[in-house]
Amino acid sequence: MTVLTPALPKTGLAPGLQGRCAACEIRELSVCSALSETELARLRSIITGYRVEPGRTVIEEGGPATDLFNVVRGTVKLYKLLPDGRRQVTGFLFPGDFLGIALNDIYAYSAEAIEPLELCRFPRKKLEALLVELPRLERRLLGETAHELAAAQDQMLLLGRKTAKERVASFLISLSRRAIKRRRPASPLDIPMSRTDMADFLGLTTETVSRTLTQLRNAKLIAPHGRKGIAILDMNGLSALVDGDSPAD
Amino acid sequence: MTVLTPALPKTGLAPGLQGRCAACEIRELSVCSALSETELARLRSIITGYRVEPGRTVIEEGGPATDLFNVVRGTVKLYKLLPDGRRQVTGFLFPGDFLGIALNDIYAYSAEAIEPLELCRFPRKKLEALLVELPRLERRLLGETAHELAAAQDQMLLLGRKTAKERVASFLISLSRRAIKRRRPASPLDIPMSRTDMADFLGLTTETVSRTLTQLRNAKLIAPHGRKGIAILDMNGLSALVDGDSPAD
DNA sequence: CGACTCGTTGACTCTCTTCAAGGATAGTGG
DNA sequence: CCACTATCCTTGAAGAGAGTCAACGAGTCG
Repeated sequence: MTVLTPALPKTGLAPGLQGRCAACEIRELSVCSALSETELARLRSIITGYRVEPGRTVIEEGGPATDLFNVVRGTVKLYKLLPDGRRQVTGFLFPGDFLGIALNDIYAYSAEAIEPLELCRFPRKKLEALLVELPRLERRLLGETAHELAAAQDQMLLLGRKTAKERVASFLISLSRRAIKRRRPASPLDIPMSRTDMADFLGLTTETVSRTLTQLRNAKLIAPHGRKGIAILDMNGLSALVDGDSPAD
Repeated sequence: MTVLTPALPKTGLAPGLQGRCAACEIRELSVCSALSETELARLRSIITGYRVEPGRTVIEEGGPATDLFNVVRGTVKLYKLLPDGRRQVTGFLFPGDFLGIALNDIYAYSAEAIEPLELCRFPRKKLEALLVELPRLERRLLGETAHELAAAQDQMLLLGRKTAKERVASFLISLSRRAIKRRRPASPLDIPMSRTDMADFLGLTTETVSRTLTQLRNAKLIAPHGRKGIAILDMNGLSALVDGDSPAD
């Protein structure tokens, strides 16, 4: 289990991002969209760039919550562990998403890079001090947290009451929706995470996820697309599986 | 399915609570604790009291998010439904807890009174206007939301990865912790919710909940206490069943 | 090339659900 | 005060959906 990745270069911002929020690709997706140019300048002053290799830990459950992050590039999985190793992935983060909101001064979950990751890092103390000056940022942070809460509640419904097929279908639809948000095509979906990650997110096993995807493929609802991609052939059919309608085996 | 309980008296604050936040029993538990006397006066000006009978709906999923509430007395269950009626209870609220944080202008879940309920109601528009003047209140709201998010993540771990016995034990321990917070005894627990509510919260069936409680009783970990109460005979034993259950509360 | 990881598939198992019935408690009305 | 009913809780037996265990193919990397 890797600790706060001290081995990684905390060097500086990614090239093309160095102190240039104005040119930031995901700016309008992120908390930064709440700010004017001048406010952004204040925020920029406390930001450092951060890169994390796939498989490395960004933050660790139980560790001191020293920083908050904005995902600029790559994918992150958030998860919690039971002592015996059982894992629950509580979410996946994509560019524009916010990471590190903590209750006390302790992170409540771990975060690990799935793809090569670029982050904007905000030292927590400095950011909190800045919040006093930037009420719009604080409001946006509240909105971001409320959004995560809503997603968590949807996931509770999924984990508590949906069948395996409904879970997998819900997941694909959710990925599709988030792709659209990031101005990516809704259909040839990138699936950056492993079957294990998907299973740990959906409360299933890798075998069940695999079998269920096969079912959906046989039902002509989806099709493999390249190495790690999935094409959605019938979005209506997929949605029907989730809306609690009578399932077509 | 009841709508915003128009039949109920929106008359005024409960006796002994009429415009008297200073004497409010749950003040130090609630968002109000973030405020000084003078700030509280501002807040009080927008509050109206609200009472709801058991079984009646306070807010409804998909309905316009016009108000926020503070629970003064009683118990609330929050839940989401699937079209075919499957239900997931996403949480229970006790005195001091906050209700109604919404993302858009739409409630993301329903809330129903389990016990006779007393609420402080804040019109959303007015409260938002007030937030500008009361940054400490906004901060507290953010904290409250982050707290709910942490609880939701714990619940995801429970729903996705814990066994029936672990779920029930976790639930009892959680109830016990929250009782302590409200300065109530940790052991003879009040269980205001039905088996159905517990089951819908834990992602189980009433039968499984019942059987599991019987197991715990046979193992001398718990004992029935009065009509709807449960005494925890062996907290360590219970905790051992769920070791790795994160505190959160 | 051989070792490794990852994903898929098959056969069997098991936990929890489903279906069914009985018991306890409270509220109602005669 | 006592049926009578309705609701909730408990218990039992049988069944199903997902898990476990195991094997194999495909891609990857040293």
